[in-house]
Amino acid sequence: MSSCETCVVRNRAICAGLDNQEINALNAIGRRRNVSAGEPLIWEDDDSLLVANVIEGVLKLTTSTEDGREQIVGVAYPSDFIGRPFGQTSKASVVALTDARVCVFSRNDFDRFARSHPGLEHKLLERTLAELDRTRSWMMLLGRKTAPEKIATFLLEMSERLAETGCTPITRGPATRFTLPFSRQQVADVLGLTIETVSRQFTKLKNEGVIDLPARRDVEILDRPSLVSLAG
Amino acid sequence: MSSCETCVVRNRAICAGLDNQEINALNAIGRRRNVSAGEPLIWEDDDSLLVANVIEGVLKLTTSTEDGREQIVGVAYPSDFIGRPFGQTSKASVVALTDARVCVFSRNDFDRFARSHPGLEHKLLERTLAELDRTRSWMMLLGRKTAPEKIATFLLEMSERLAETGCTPITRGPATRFTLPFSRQQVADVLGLTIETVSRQFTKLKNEGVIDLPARRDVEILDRPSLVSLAG
DNA sequence: ACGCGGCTTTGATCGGTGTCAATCGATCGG
DNA sequence: CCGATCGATTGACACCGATCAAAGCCGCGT
Repeated sequence: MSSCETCVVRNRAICAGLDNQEINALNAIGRRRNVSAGEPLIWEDDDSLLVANVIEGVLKLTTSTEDGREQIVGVAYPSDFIGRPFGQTSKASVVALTDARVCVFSRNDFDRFARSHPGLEHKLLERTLAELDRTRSWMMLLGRKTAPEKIATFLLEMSERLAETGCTPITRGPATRFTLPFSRQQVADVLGLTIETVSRQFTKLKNEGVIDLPARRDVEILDRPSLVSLAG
Repeated sequence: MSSCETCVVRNRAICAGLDNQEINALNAIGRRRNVSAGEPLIWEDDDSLLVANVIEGVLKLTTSTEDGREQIVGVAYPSDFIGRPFGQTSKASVVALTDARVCVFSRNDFDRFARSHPGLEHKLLERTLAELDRTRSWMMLLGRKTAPEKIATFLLEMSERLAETGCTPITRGPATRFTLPFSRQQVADVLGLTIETVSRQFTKLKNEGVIDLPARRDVEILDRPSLVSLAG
């Protein structure tokens, strides 16, 4: 298998600040890989051997307790980075939620490349800081919000993220209608709830006319202001 | 006020990878500042004007809802970074828990300096990645753990962090006796619980002989294995 | 010593969310 | 078309942790 030219080229975000020579060098160490929905890419506590850049699709980052409780600690969309550069082990499992295409690097190769290309490291730093901000605001949700607030916040977040990452046809502004890349159980794992509570809150919002649920994973936002005020 | 030489010199972590000339240059743009317990350093949603390096003391990073619920989303110990480089606004408030000394940089100065010193940016990246890992494992706690599990995890974390950051006299291995830099309410804000639940769980552990509580904020771990198994 | 105020502990009760179980509904293969 | 299967919904109930309220403890200033 040859190097994956389109991997890098398609992801402008990661390339900004790199010149052509650098892009070619990065190409040389990355390989494209397809991952189908449900397939794992990295296991929790594995030696951190892989780093990857998402080209297409959505993946979940999870941690679990021994007795099987799961928490989704992050969601990776196109152009996001996954894996743990400069670390010994990965603290989270990565599993594809939808069919996905990623550009995979061996961690050693990537680390070496990054250290000698400050432009790439800077980009990576900015992304990591932004991800940390998002993660922290999610802590607020997990620790202090009620189930209705969690659901409303989640729906608003999804309508923004799916639009801006090109996972829905509309690209300007938040989407009003979109397909969730999550099952009900996975929504529960994102919000720290049970599947039953998620289901009840969804149907409650539907009955109140705030949203519509045309299909299992489809959501249409009918009354965004209500949702915003419910989100708290 | 002159530049704060000791700010940088004392923090070996941030200096690794910088040569003397760079350290002097960084000195020139930073100022030492004392913050007393309870005093805020950065306000949530402020324009992100400050970046700082903790020299001594412990600070909390918090986000709040409009109706006053608070969640502590991070804790900064000596040598940790606070503030948001390369970002427009700070998403969290920073308030000192104990009297603290920090080395403050204007964000613009710091950003400019960092961009031209890859060694510093690399260090910052490693720290941010480590912080992201810690934050994610805290999400697991907030979303999926019960009150007893939260308390046990918290006590174990404190015994490790306070030892390794030099906030307790013992420096090798986790501390068995330490002074919390938190009030009961603040412990509740870290764990996503109420003050009453925290108090009840503490006294329960005391009655079971797992810990002792010699003073308001002092904890002695009597039976670490129990605590580990309770943490789940 | 005394009383005051803040933080903490303890008690009684309530409600939200989890748990367990049954039903429903859509998709798929025969 | 029909049953099998998997995910989602709905219902009944229990329990954990929140809420409200009172008392305790400790440090502090007078």
